[in-house]
Amino acid sequence: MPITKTEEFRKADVKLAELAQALAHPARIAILRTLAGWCSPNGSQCVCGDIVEVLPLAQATVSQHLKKLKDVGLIDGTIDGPRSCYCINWETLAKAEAMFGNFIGNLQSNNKGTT
Amino acid sequence: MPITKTEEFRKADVKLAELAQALAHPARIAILRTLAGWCSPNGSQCVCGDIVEVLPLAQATVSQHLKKLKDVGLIDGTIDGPRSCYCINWETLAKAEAMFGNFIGNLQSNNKGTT
DNA sequence: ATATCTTATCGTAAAGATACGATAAAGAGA
DNA sequence: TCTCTTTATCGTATCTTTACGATAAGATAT
Repeated sequence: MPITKTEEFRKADVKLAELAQALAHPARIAILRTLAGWCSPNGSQCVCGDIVEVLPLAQATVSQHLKKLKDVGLIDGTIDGPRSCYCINWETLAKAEAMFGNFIGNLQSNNKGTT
Repeated sequence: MPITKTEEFRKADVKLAELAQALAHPARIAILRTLAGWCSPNGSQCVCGDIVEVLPLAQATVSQHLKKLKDVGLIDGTIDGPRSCYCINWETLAKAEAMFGNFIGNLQSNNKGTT
């Protein structure tokens, strides 16, 4: 028995749901906030294992959360010697904001439009 | 062993994650879209079991999805005789949009602000 | 080469999510 | 009253998520 029937839904709906899923854990929200206050235009290094220190989670768990954010493209990762540095992908983030905003906007205008 | 340590995160982060979780399934996205195009200012009845006909899911499953949306306050339900009618809670939806927008906006301004 | 540090991945355990059939409860209609 | 309709809930199966310890892989330093 199938657990999710994503094939039967609109592509845009699936995409939006995937994005929402990526944000559906406080740790990942916190990771994004941490990265935003860290890796910056001035060239200061992106965080790597420092994220682990900020979160109340084990290193392995944080690594999993980072992977999930990376999989949807919300963050990028680069290797710097023995450590990994992560940065927010501002482009994807802006796209996510637009998607979400458009979705709600359409809900509202569709509603007003009904006769 | 704990599955989620939500107690250890910021309240706002947990709240945003809960909202995202509610949107993290294409069926629930589709439900919101359906409701928006249906229950309207002109007094036309909100949808009830018609949602089941729109979705590729069994009645019991749709009921579960509706419950999840209701639990976070994104929709309201009223009983009309033998059937249940659901409507979007526009207030909560607007709040959700604001929360999400503020979150991303803060990420961006925090980033610019770093020296 | 050896030891050390950092991080991703593996293995595992438990809770949650998703899906459905069956059933119960409650109103409407015969 | 009895039946039919409608929907929520129960029971159940299965996949996913979350979490952690242990380990592997890669770079650096001694």
